[in-house]
Amino acid sequence: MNTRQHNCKEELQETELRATPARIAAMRYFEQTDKPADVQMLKTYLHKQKIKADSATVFRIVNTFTQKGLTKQIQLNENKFRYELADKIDHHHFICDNCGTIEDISDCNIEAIEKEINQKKGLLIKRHRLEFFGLCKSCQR
Amino acid sequence: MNTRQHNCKEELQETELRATPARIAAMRYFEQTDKPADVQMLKTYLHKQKIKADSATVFRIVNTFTQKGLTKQIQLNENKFRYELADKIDHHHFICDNCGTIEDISDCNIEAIEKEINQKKGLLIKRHRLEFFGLCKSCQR
DNA sequence: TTATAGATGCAAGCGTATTGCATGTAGTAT
DNA sequence: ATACTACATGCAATACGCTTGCATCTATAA
Ligand SMILES: [Mn+2]
Ligand SMILES: [Mn+2]
Ligand SMILES: [Zn+2]
Ligand SMILES: [Zn+2]
Repeated sequence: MNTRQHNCKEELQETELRATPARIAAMRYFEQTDKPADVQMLKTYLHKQKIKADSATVFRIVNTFTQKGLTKQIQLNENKFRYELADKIDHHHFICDNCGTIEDISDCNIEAIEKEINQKKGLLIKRHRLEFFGLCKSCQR
Repeated sequence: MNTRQHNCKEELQETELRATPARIAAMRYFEQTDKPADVQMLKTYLHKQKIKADSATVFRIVNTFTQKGLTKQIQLNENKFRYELADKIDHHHFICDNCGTIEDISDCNIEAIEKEINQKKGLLIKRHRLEFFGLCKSCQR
């Protein structure tokens, strides 16, 4: 058992979730990448790790993780959800129209905008979602 | 034929789309509200207008409208798409966690953020999506 | 009025996501 | 180490959003 896996197991136990092979591997997947994964991607990864999890199980895993606050569910203009670790600092995504690559975007000062909206309209803003679309560096050539 | 309907018909003809009853009524729907509609809502509205359009037809209508630039497709963290008029000035949405009401949000200075991202990361940003979630004025009580 | 490109209805089908139930297993008590 | 039990999983059925093929219908223009 490597360190990373050990960390994953601990993290699961802290949330009162049983550390099953599929869940441990799923956690490891999320910790190894900054690309939000959909259920199919996660299932494929598990399969490569010799863990044959049913799609229903993978859906249950991401729903449970999200409900426990381990991951968060995001939407990138597709008819499916993606998931990524929730413990990252608040950030957004850039998606390339051409190659589909996803890049994290941090340090957007949305709080200022939210404060302004609250003052103008009286809305209590708790969360936001912001995505950018366009061409990545290599696809601009 | 009232003025509004007449406008809708003209708008359709300008885009080389045939002005069928379902399309005219759909245009009228979009012009009468600022709440983004999903296919089911649109279908229900048409039905109330004595126009019984099949779901497939409504899906085709919103796809065609969007393709012709009359409407735009948006996603509000649901596993379905919504549609609204495209000719409004660029704006975003606030969705109440409690009652689901949707409010338009304008005058967000995202361009400044986009310019900063372009300079820092070299990404060419063409569009963005921004939604806020929280509690509307009446649900805060 | 007729001809025809295009729109619709219907049914089949696809992909994502959920759920009920029987079985399997992680965590715990013995 | 063993047995127990609550929880997790596999499997199949199901729901739902959305698309598509094809026959039929119709808005538009000749
Ligand atoms: Mn990310
Ligand atoms: Mn709007
Ligand atoms: Zn690219
Ligand atoms: Zn509300």
